[in-house]
Amino acid sequence: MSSPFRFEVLHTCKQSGARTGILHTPHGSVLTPMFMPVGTLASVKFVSPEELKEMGSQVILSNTYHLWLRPGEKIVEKAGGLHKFMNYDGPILTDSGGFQVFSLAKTRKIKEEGVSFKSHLNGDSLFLSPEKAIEIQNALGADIIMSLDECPAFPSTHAYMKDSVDRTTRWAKRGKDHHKNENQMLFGIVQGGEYEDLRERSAKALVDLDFPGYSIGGTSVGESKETMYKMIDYAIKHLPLEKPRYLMGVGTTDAILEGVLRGVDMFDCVLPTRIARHGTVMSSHGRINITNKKFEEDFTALDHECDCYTCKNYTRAYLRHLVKCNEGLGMRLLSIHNLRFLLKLTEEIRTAINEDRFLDYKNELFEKYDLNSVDSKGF
RNA sequence: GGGGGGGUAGCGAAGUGGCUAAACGCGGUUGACUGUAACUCAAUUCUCUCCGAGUUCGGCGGUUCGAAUCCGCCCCCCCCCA
Repeated sequence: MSSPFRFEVLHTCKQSGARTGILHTPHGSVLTPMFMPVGTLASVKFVSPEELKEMGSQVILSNTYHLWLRPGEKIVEKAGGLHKFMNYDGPILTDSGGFQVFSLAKTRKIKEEGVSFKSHLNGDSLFLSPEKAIEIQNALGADIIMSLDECPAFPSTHAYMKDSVDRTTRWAKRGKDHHKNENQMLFGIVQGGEYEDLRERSAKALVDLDFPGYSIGGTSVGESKETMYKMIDYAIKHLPLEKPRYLMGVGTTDAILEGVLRGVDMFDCVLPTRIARHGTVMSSHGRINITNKKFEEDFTALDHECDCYTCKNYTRAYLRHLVKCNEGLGMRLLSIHNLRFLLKLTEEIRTAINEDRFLDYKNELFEKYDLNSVDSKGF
């Protein structure tokens, strides 16, 4: 009996070397490159699973640390697993909680055995080990799960990063040894910061452990775009072509295009949904803040080139009004738009790759959005 | 008619002689947000400007070196009793 998972590279763009692929999971097959909406607490804020499917979303992310604390993985298990719990029958990916090691850094202590945390909810002392992270994810039941890693701050010294990378590798091995459920695909996470030798060291060590897929972590933590692109280059050239690559936490238009060019298959990011709740719209002409006064009497669609539910039915003036009044519907409609914007982007990327014109497509977008003038911020 | 309370920046509301162009909240404007402690956070919000200057705390007039703060008169609002 072979694994329910299989990744195939479908086409490699003759013009750019970027690739399309298909990843088969027990909950369906998904096309890459793809963008995965983030639903940390088993919910993409303000958007239902049905709506996500309808807009072309293929995989939903959720989070081990957060579900561990609330409602607790046992509850999710009793519910029949994450899919049943959240009423979503498509593929789910859970992050290991490694990012929380970074984002909740004030209250953590990293040791060889694992990470001591203080709960951000009530201050409880918690301990997360690589094995525990796997156990929780086994109970949650996502299709794709992550090794517990350390996501070091940027910048970190070479010496610190080397220790960290080696520990993350040891954690990856421990997690892999502990993982018994073959209906879940466990990824290793490449770290190493901006150091080429450490990215290589990390990637090679993880490849030796033979994971079915590889993540690139430690990006979008304050480094420049150029540095991030180098981090991808340093890592990806040591990863096997036949395995999926997942660039964690990256979700601006320009970075997705650059990542795809470098061979990345999967992206996720809270950015589209978070900035939507705060009034920022990703559009075919760049980011706009819908709360700006200039939209007060703008009765046109958010983005004329968008085919999303929001753009088909609502005006900028109305959306501005909703967001300014703190209406949930406003956050919802902008979230739907921003997600569809990135999902549509990845659809177009796949088409362009399959037609061997990804480079042209990418250049057209960069020109259209004038990304060069705003690349410090990204799109 | 009698008694009481009050009028502070767009709104609400502190402040009761100098450290006050005036706390704080709301509203307004702008910005940030990248494996979500995030319906969050930051800046700005009398006028003109580059430091800086000029007008303010119902109105007018006083006291004082100095007043939103003390005194006098006037205007307006609210509550209670007749």
